[in-house]
Amino acid sequence: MSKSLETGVPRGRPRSEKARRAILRAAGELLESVGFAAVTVEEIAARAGVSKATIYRWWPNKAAVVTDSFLELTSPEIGFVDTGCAVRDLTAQMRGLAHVLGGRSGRFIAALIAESQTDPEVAEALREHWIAARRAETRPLLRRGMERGELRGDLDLEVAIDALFGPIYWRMLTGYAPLTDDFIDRLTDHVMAGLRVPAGGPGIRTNGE
Amino acid sequence: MSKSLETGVPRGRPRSEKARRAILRAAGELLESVGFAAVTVEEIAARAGVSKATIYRWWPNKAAVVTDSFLELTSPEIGFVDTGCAVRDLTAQMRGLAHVLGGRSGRFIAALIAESQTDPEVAEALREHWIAARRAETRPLLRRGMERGELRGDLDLEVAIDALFGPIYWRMLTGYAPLTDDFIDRLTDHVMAGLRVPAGGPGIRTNGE
Amino acid sequence: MSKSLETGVPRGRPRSEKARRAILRAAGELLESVGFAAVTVEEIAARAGVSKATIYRWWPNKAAVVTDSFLELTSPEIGFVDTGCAVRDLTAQMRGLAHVLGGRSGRFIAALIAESQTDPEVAEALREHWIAARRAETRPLLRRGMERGELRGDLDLEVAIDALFGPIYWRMLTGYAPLTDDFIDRLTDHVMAGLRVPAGGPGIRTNGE
Amino acid sequence: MSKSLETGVPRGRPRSEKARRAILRAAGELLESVGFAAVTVEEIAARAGVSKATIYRWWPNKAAVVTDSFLELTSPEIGFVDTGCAVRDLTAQMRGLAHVLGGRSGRFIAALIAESQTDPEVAEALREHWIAARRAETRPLLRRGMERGELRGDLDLEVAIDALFGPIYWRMLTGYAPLTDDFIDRLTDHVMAGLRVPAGGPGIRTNGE
DNA sequence: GATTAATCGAGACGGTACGTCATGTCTTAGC
DNA sequence: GCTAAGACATGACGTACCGTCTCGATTAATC
Repeated sequence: MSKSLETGVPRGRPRSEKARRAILRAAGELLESVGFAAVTVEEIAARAGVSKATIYRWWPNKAAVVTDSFLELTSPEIGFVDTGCAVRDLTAQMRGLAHVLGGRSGRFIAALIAESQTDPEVAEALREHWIAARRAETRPLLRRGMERGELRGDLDLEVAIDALFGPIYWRMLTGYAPLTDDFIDRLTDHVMAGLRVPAGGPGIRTNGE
Repeated sequence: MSKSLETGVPRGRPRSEKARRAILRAAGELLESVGFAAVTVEEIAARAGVSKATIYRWWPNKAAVVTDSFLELTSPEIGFVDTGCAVRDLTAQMRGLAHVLGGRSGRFIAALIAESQTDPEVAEALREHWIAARRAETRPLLRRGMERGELRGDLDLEVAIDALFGPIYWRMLTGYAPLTDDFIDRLTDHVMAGLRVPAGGPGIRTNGE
Repeated sequence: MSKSLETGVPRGRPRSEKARRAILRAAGELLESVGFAAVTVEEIAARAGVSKATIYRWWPNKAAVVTDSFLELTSPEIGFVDTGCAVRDLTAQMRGLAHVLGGRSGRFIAALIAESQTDPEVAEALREHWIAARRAETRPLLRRGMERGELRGDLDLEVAIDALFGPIYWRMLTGYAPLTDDFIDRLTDHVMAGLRVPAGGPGIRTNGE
Repeated sequence: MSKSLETGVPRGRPRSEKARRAILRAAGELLESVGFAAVTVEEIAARAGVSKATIYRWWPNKAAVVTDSFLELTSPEIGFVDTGCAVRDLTAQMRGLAHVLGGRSGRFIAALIAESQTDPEVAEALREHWIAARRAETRPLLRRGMERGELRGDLDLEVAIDALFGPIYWRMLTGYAPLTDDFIDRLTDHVMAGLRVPAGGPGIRTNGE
């Protein structure tokens, strides 16, 4: 998001890496403590011991700094695991996400999603660096499940990911109900098994309840 | 000191209903065209041919006006239908929502969700007047499906609703992928049937494990 | 210099006379104490207990406020007198000016002259409200002197005024030499010896040296 | 630490005379075209194809560069002439000055006078290099006139110079009236009539007193 | 019909943050 | 040791909204 002139040989005084880091750290702290709307470039500059001009030299506006700050601070978070059971692995991943969203990153992401409704660059950054990354972590699990025969062979991976993770983000954003482990478990259960009475084997449930 | 002493009969010039409507309409138009952050009370007043004081006399701040504007303009519910098939009815409802979210109300709701991340009153209004209303429309469908044996008898209604509708909102908010009818159909299919290979039916797992 | 819409009936909250005066007083104090270049709108606002917006609502920029401040504070200053002797009256007026220029108004006027080199509006205000006013005070004295036969009958009033007062301003601006009473006296003497009808009767010096 | 240790042989890359000239030329052009206040070091550097650091290495601030630029470009003195008539010579000199002040140097000098109200160094440079030089050109003319008996023997040279030239600068600075040749002639006439030994022609005061 | 009281429009007010700009200092690499 | 390039801290600029506040003018219901 920050500028880069790509001019072969760099001329002049090089950009201060120290300042850059101080700015991103300050922006992150502020976002966390007061929320996006209340973050101020003036305050970021003050906290980072940096001039406003330096911030505006490298980022076009507040949203860009804050977004960069987020991307900088949230890289390798939710790991893979392979317990041999896709459902268990997916549940673990979903719990992991719910946990992250419940913590400091949650406020961060909620704020960015909010901002992304107005600012296309934030939206793009969010999609590219957060959403795409998370989805990329889930696809292998689903594929593995399909290969092993745990999951339906005709799955649409993207739709499946939406079905599993969409509800989690939705709850975070609306606060309609809490993001408890119990919720995650029920969600996994419902989506994995399906809401419908299984079409499956004749005789199994044909006789009603 | 209170605006209305509740003495039965109001005295003085009554509130201008015309002004009220003009304000809400102007707020709605603005929100739609420029997004929440860019809406200004000054502009609402100008468009509505109304003074700022009149706005602030009746609403505490920008968010309240815009929220009211939304509530005023989104009474028309997405009706029920009962075709006898719960899945079909739910799909219809989901398609209906997707259609609404794709239109002007979509921008409206997205803006309010964004604002609600910061403003608890907007969050509350949104939950109460939009989210609760939508969920209330879905519950009977699910119950009917359970009673008829189309849907699992042990459904957690709230989780089911999240599973069905959460992904739709999530896509709208992130723009990760479009809200097409095809997506709705696949989503319904995946959630209704479940992602997992059914425990039941013979033949499906012919190769054993 | 400040705005005036001249819209017959005034609407809305009337301009705060108190704020206006506080601004002009603050601007004047500042100009006096730190000089034009160091005057800051921010500081004027702070001193006057007024918001910057209020200043910019009524004046287009710093120069305008300071100029207005000057005009406000320097109206009726150097009086007329008629002692019966034009030379004496003019000398008194010149001493008066020299005295004023040596005091707080001197810094003020020097600053405005400086600013007027760049800002045409300041130049105009200065010409209209200071220079024209001063010249208007001198013309009657010169005319009186002409009528009484103390001064040459073919005087060009404007040139005479320039000849008498130009050197005073010039010394103030360059600081080349001090504005003492002695200087004024010598200046009057030198210039008057020419403005005055020559004492020399015919024959007095006709024969040269 | 001092820039030149005076150790006889200078070490390192010598100062670029080309850069120096380019800077002064650029400064002069800028001052002329936009006025002192609008001149920026940044722009000087850009025009001169020079870095800001180079400017600040050799001049303490903007005023110094501009002043130097002026001094560099205004060496060509306004020569003397001796026609045998002091009045004629002085008039020629005054016309010469008026002409100079009406041209590019006029803007230059006006800008420096303006700046000198705030910056003592500019004031000093102006006095030393411009004002003193001009006065030095006039004194011999006045002395010659006194010796020849054209001018009063008791002249105060400094006051006389102020009386002759002060009005010219004053008109230039205020723009109260134009610096025409006609003005110069009338000014000379008015002031000379007093500086000069009265011709005391017969008939002038025919009516006696 | 006059009085009363709350509304309305207009728009000025103190504040706060914005994003821009110029200053004068500094840091680097290259000549 | 000088140079060009350009990043840096500082601090004022002028703008835009915020939410509050006076005004004089409306507008009904009550007297």
